[in-house]
Amino acid sequence: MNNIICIAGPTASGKTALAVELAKEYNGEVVSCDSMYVYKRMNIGTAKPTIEEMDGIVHHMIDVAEPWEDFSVSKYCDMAAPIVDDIVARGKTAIIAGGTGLYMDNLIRGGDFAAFPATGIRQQLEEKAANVGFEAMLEELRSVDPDSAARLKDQRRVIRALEVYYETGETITAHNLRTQAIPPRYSPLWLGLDFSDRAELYRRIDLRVGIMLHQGLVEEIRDLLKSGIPEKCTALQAIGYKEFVAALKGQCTIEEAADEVRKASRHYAKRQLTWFRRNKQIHWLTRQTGESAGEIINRARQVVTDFDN
RNA sequence: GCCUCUGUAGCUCAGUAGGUAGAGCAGCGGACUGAAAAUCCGCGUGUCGUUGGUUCGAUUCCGACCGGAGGCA
Repeated sequence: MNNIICIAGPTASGKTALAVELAKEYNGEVVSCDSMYVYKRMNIGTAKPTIEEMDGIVHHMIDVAEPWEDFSVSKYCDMAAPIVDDIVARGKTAIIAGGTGLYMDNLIRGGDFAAFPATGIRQQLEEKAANVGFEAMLEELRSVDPDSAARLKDQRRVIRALEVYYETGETITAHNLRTQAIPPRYSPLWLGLDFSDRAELYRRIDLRVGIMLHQGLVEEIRDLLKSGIPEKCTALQAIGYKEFVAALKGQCTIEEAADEVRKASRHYAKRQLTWFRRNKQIHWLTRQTGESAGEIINRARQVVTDFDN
């Protein structure tokens, strides 16, 4: 029996339900791998599983940060890896489920991240970028790390690459090569959820947004703002939050915001699929039109069984 | 019934002083290693409403017809 199972897939594809079913079947605990489930008091808009949905299964990495905190991949891995180790040590199955590909890949791969000391270099680079512009920053990177300069095309990553170099003396290219050479820390069974008809996924997303509103998403956001959370913090950049924050400020109507949320969620689902498609270890459970959730769970069981033999 | 405007990509619309057309959004593909629900890159053929006419050539000009909007009666 493989003791670690990863469940990947886009938003609204049914990861939560599948994780719980497999946990029941294989004596498992769920380790959430979702960059927004970590925040407390953000429940409706993140579609965080409810107590009922968890159905008695232990879930980890949910509600582990305050919404105003700066969370990150490395924090996630630092917290989640010991939990996975512990689950396995207790003879149970760790079911890592979620849609944040960056977090999931790094949790599985292990290895460290380039240093990120609070020396203020990042801030300096950001200020500089605001003054001299993207091209100049790219030129600066080109002079120290031509490989990443040729590869990167957005400012955020160019700044990060420069930061790593100035902080550590090692280029991010060298760092990546070095860390990718070490063998992954886990060898999970990978499952992926997708739909043969993309439109069906989008319909589920649309439906889910409507349900969120019905459940009181706007109230949830109002409470978050009332508690003094700065509206530009990372947590409130989440889809389903930033749009309604704008509506609450009178910049658009609730209906317009809801349309934006549906649109942003579709785009997001697409990006998730792009990320996960690259992972050739994933056993895709592609749901055909008319196929039920139960049938997908049966197919997942089959994959797990085949994998063990 | 008459008059005016209008019909171009899935949607909203540009445009061609006649040489078969292009933006935004949607959609699709991709990147990604300490913000990732973030950030960034790439992809535009469609009976130019239908049908006659003029023309070497019509989506473009003219007529008729069929939709749509408004106005007058």
